[in-house]
Amino acid sequence: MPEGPSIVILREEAARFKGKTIARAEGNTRTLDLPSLEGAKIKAVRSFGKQFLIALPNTALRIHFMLFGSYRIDERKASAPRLSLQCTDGSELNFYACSVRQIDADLDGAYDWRGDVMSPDWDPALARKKLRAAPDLLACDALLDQDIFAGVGNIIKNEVLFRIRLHPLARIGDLPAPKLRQLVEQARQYSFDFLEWKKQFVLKQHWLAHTKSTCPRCHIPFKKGHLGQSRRRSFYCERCQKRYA
DNA sequence: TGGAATGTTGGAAC
DNA sequence: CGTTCCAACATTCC
Repeated sequence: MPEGPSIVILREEAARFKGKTIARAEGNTRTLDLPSLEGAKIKAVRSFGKQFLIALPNTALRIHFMLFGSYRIDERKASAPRLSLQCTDGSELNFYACSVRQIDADLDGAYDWRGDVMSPDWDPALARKKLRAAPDLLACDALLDQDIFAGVGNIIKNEVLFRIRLHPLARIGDLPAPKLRQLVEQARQYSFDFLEWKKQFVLKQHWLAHTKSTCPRCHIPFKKGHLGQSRRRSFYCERCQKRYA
């Protein structure tokens, strides 16, 4: 659910809610004044990185699914929704176990879409510039940095590092320019591969590194560790993923 | 079945 | 006051 491509799928599934009017807003969210949403017309359904955005006339709703969040469209789960938006035509958007926030209605002022790996506005040169400004950052932390690669999560991190043969503990400042360029290119490319595979329900079978125990190139055991500042799981091959140090 | 995980926030501690 | 660390949140799967 949580990584950028999954949010793009949600955005596509929810696109038909644009123009609908909220008849009733319910849920156990404590960060929203639900009655004030009733009568509002959905102006747009957008996404930024791992965030799902619903633009309303005077405000916008930001849904972040964290680790456990989920959603249902025109269906309900057994558990209580964090937020349920029921439209005048009977269709509904239901969100569970997620973080909900109301934000500035001017989404284009609030977000810089050049930093979203899934966005048509993605700017690889800007990402390279941000990376060059952080030479001490480790590759595993760089990919998870939402200010550089909004939408990239831990699965994409592990797969990109394996794909470009880069060690998770490689220091950004040590990377040769072509490797830095490849890191930025593949952060986006893998995210789109992820999107297609997820749509076809074949994402997991394409994982080469994430949760794997053996390197498919070298056939030696993967190293595992909670690396970098993020302490997120890394699966990597000491033989074919280089550190450049 | 207990523990860990596709993640982020906010407050304590230093 | 800035930085870092850690608990909290809450669901599913192995």
